Amino acid sequence: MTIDTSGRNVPWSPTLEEVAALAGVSSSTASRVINGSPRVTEETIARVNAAIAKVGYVPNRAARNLASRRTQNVAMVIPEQTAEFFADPYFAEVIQGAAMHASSSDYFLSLLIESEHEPHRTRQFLRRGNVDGALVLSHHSASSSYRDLARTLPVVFGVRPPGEYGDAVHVVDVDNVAAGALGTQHLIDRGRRRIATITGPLSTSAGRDRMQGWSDAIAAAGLATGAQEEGDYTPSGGAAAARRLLDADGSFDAVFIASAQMASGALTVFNERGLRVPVDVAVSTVDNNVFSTSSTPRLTTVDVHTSEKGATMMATIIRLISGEQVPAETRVPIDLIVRESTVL
Amino acid sequence: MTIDTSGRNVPWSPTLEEVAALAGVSSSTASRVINGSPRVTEETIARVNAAIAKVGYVPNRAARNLASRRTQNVAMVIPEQTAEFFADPYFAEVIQGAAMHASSSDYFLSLLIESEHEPHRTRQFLRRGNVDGALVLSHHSASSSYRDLARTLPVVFGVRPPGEYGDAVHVVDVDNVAAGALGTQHLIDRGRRRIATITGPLSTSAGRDRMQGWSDAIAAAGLATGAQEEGDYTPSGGAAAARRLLDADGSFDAVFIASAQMASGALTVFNERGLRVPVDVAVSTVDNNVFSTSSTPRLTTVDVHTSEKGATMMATIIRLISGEQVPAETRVPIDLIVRESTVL
DNA sequence: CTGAAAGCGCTTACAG
DNA sequence: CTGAAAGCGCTTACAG
Repeated sequence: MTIDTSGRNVPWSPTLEEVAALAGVSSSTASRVINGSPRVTEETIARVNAAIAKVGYVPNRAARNLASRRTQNVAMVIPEQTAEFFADPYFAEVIQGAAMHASSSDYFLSLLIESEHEPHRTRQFLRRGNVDGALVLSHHSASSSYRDLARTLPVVFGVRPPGEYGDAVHVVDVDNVAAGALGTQHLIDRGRRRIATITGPLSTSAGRDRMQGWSDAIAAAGLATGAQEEGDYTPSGGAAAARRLLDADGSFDAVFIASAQMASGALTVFNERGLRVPVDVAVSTVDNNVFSTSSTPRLTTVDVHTSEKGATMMATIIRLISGEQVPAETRVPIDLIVRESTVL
Repeated sequence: MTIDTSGRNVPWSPTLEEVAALAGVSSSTASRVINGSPRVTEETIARVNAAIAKVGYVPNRAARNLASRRTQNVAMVIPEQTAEFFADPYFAEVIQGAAMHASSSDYFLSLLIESEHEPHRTRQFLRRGNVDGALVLSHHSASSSYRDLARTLPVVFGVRPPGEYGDAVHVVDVDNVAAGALGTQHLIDRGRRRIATITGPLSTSAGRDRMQGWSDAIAAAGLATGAQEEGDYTPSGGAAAARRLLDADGSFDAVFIASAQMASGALTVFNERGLRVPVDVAVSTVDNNVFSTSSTPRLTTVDVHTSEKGATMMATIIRLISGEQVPAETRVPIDLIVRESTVL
């Protein structure tokens, strides 16, 4: 092995000075070219770029960070609700989208797990200049403590934090009311008239908003409000809610289920009880992932473009870090994908 | 907003010099205390630590990195097979484990997505001193190109890369042969005699090893080799393999399925064909995640402690970076979890 | 055990 | 448009 056992990396890399010498300019000028300063001659730019290409120069990140007082680091803050968090492909997709975008930019995306015992430590870490910005992903109100952080550090939320705030908070999210309405309207369009719902946790804004969309669509169609049961975004939670729905009433011909994971659990219950999907009960849901494509039947769903959401969060924080004006709210588009759970 | 629109973070933070002044020592000595140098008086240590606590000092990472020529950054390299990669909770769990460990250490875990078009760019990036080490997660032979990287940068593999190599390659993984044997032996212990298998992709070592374990256990018990079909770790791939298994023969009373995702697809098929699990067919699998706990029936499985694997990878790379001697191979423990798919 | 000094490799006012 | 110079905040031989 040629790994330096002192523990330091010693990758050979030319320095800015060498590049500058080769190009016949000062390192100040070479630096300007690298950082895209406007006031440099075309010719100088060409000479420096040629030198860079020739020696394969790559700037030293630490030196650059120290001099410029930036870190080129963005943290994705993740709550430590271990199991629940990563069992849901939703979060993995957001992270993936953000990581993809980071890889094509000049930024690093670091994963920061927030300890439940010392959440204060995480915020302190963020405030101490370790990162240029933070992406906050949390369904719960813990994120409210990040509103304060947003006053001293660029922060982008993946979920609208609870409470009051002005333009100081930047959010990237889908319109969950619209998502709920879209999934429900499709059931109405397929001729269903008694439409129940299995909601997400009503302690979350996404849970409440999707339910609102369901209820809005039903009201707009002049139908009677259907039954509702609350789930927790897991398959077993969806199964339990489906059982309660059937035990309480059972006179519905369709269900809008607020997540594909819950829908997969509900399908199991409908199957156990001898209900045919979509003949007896049509099912529409939200999330286009393995749970909606691997179920039997496959699920009609509102695609909320989760990976794109992650990419947009990253793009937004970069703009914020650069000092650009960014709208307080960015909407990720939604689409309906029709499959066998509503149409044979 | 008090965000500096120049784009720079200006978090107030005391400097080392201020800490040193407060403690009545030089910044050299303060630095030694912070870095745990052995040759400092107990009393000096106490004074410096008191000063640190008093002003809430946190070292500037960039300065430290520049001076010490380290980055405190570890990259998790992820292949860009987008959908497939993140649909599998396995990967998310590994990442989570690594991120947890990083958060409790002094290191950052960055996610680096390797572009399919320019994999060379990723390796170049890694070689140029942007990180102190890399964690490579790939089921496929693309990882072979990282064997070269491992000669100049500490690298830990989550899967044994193909080909020949000596101690220059560090791997953290479960013993997949043992995992296959454990899952299969349990079926034998439950009195099953005709045991089929649905394997992972045989292009991967994990796929081949788990199959080997299945075959070893059967041979050791003096039973006849059962039928086998290859899957791709997805539910639909598992379902397709189950269909082929039933169509070809169907005379098995148990199946060892190499992943819980595939098992969930297979259960659907058994159900369609009117086979009762575990009465007609007992099923054991690998991975203790939502796919094994949310299925009907719930799945007996070999827990391969995936999150712990991620944490161990991170711990290992840190030791490697520190210049410690680390065994070429670290085994993650496995356990059998018995559920209703093999026992009523 | 401790300090003065040099240096890590860049960026950025300040002049010109 | 370009260069000389200072400085970012640490670490680390080198002396003592």
